[in-house]
Amino acid sequence: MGRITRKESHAQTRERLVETAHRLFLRDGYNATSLDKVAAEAGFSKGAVYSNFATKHELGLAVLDVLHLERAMSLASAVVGAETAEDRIDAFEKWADENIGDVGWTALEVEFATSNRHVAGINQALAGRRRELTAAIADLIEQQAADLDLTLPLPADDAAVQLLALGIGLGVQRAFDPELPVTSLVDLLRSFLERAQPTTRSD
Amino acid sequence: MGRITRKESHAQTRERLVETAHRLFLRDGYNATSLDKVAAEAGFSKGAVYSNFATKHELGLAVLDVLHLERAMSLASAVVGAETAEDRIDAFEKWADENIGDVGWTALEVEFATSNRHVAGINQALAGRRRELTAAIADLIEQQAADLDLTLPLPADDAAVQLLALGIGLGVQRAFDPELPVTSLVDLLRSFLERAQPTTRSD
DNA sequence: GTCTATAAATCGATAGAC
DNA sequence: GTCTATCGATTTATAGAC
Repeated sequence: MGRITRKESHAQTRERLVETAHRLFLRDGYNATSLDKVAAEAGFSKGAVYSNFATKHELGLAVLDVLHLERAMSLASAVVGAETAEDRIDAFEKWADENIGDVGWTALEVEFATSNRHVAGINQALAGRRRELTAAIADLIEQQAADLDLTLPLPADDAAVQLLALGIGLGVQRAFDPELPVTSLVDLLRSFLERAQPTTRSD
Repeated sequence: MGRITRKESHAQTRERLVETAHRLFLRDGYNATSLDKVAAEAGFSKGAVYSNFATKHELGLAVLDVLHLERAMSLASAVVGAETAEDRIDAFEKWADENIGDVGWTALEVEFATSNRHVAGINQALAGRRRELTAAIADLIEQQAADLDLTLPLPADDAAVQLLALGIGLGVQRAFDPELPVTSLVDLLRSFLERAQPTTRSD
């Protein structure tokens, strides 16, 4: 029972490969990182990679899932603990300043998406992840609006699309021009709040 | 005098190579298109390519310049001829609907930028083009605002950054999920107008 | 200035040993 | 399940003929 089964060992190798690919893809890019480098850096050989992933694209998608989870957790933890709307915006500004462009995950996601946009099957996988991400952001927005008793000037879904697209656009441009500030992301959020109406509640 | 000089012939082949690369890059992507294909499709051999461009990146940058020029001209021609603010927004909506994502030049630009974000020298070239593009959009915004006697709720530079980043973000996502609408681009523009103040002029 | 031929290197993926 | 060895295909870039 206490011993490490074959399945557990397999899962450990897989996790370690994903971690290494995650680091190398962020550092050097997806196209510039070969599976040989990933395997060697993780302490395995290329055969171990193909034992866990059918193609390089599969490994790439697994890394994207990790990135999405990281983002969702860091954003959620950044917003909690703030009371007023201004405090939440400040928290969001701090998160955006530390996360958009600097780390480079936006560039990685976009490099993967655009480089493989004509590869069969990849489109659907990316489209599904995009919708999940947009829905999660919309949920967060609705939750925040309800918490602050505010009625937003536009549907939460539309607000989520705008915020995500603006974040992607900024992250992409900051990947090669870090001087571009991320303040416009906060400006957009603030414009939502300025045009929001207070909600009258029955309780 | 009337004959074709060597310099003119050289310029012709260069132009033809850029045109072909422009088409193939848009169709198949930058990384997936080899210089061999470009040369063959243009009716030349690979030697002609390297006689006109030192590296593949140089050809890529030349194509980006064509894309930028196309965008600027099509957007400018779409906005002229409209009188009221609403007409201009309608014209912009029509332009955005036809240009963002469908053609795929956003995906191409972003693929090139992210794939070569760690290549020495490319960053500066891309950063320069980004600033030129942002400045051109800001000029267009200022011109439109002055024409309509409006004072925008934010500096034209900031508005340009927001519009460009939102357009990039939408174009990237539409490259693999065409169901995503581009209406948020018009929504953002409309929100600028709604918060704009009429300008009192002295003449 | 363009073409042909080839160099030189890399990478994704596979086959068989262990 | 992982490793070693290798295939096969492709690529950028170069060298020399014309």
